[in-house]
Amino acid sequence: MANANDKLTDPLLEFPGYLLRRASIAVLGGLNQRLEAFDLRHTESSLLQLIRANPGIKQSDACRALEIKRANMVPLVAKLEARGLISRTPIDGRSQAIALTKAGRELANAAFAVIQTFERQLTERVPKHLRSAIAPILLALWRDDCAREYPQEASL
Amino acid sequence: MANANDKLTDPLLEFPGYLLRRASIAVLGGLNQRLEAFDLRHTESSLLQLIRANPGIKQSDACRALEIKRANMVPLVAKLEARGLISRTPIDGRSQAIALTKAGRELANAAFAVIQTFERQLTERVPKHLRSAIAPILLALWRDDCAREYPQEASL
DNA sequence: TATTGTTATACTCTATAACTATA
DNA sequence: TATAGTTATAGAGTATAACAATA
Repeated sequence: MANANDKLTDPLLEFPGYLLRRASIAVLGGLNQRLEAFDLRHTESSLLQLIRANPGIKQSDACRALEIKRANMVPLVAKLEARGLISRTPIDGRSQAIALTKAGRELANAAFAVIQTFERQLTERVPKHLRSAIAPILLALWRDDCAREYPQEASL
Repeated sequence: MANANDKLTDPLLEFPGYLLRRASIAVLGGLNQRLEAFDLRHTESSLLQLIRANPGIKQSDACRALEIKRANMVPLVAKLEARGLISRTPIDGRSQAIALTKAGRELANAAFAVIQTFERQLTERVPKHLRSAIAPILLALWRDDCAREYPQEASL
């Protein structure tokens, strides 16, 4: 049962970007597993949680917050609406306010508890003295990249 | 130009798992941008770098190292072979040894330099005193999850 | 003129099942 | 009997272009 992998040198393990990707895939997998109980994918779940915290949010604002393209938000919202989890109300002629239905609120509340537990366990995997560094590091890797890819516009 | 986003509360930002995902997407995007110069995607690039460090690696061992399913490795290898970047040599009746061609080595070397620069810049985004925590944190988030999803087998 | 929502479409990456051939 | 490579296929997530209606 000896494995030829023993001899492998993996230069990618030196790269934080690669570790970031592998960690993200592993963690997302674990989260999706737990969300199966609600028949939710992590993307659907994140939208539900955003609406839960911001009842009546505009669809376009949800797009910006989650960095999901308008075109991709359409089937996402349609699916949750078809399941009776969210409702849409016209704000004006073009904008829609999204809110949770009663069923959606119950599901989102239950999912939130599961997510909280999951995220707590995630944090606990990291040695205690490093935990306070998790968020600052991830924010630095994320946000600074955004700033580079989306250069500041004069109007902002 | 005031943005309604100002009022948004995003509960997801409290979750390390969500920050991990967003950071990963942003960083992968930046890497893919730089790899466009070589007409490579980050997955193709990671395979090339693995082969570069392990000439003659078996296709199945590459699958394990990169955690890519056998079935998904096939078109990946085929594409790089069609581009003349890698060559395959039968080891026995079923295994294939993969190595870089001359063109593949040149491309992989050039890409490696770009990746190194990218990863260095990535690290530099993180405040100095937190940099030593990057790898330990990401490894803890990644590997411990693996251990849970792939429980230890008796033979290992 | 810029924004919102929408449709259609394509690409990347991943996942599973089933098959052949070999160790 | 387990492994290596393959084929076919499906799904999630993301990307762009184009359009109508509205602010």
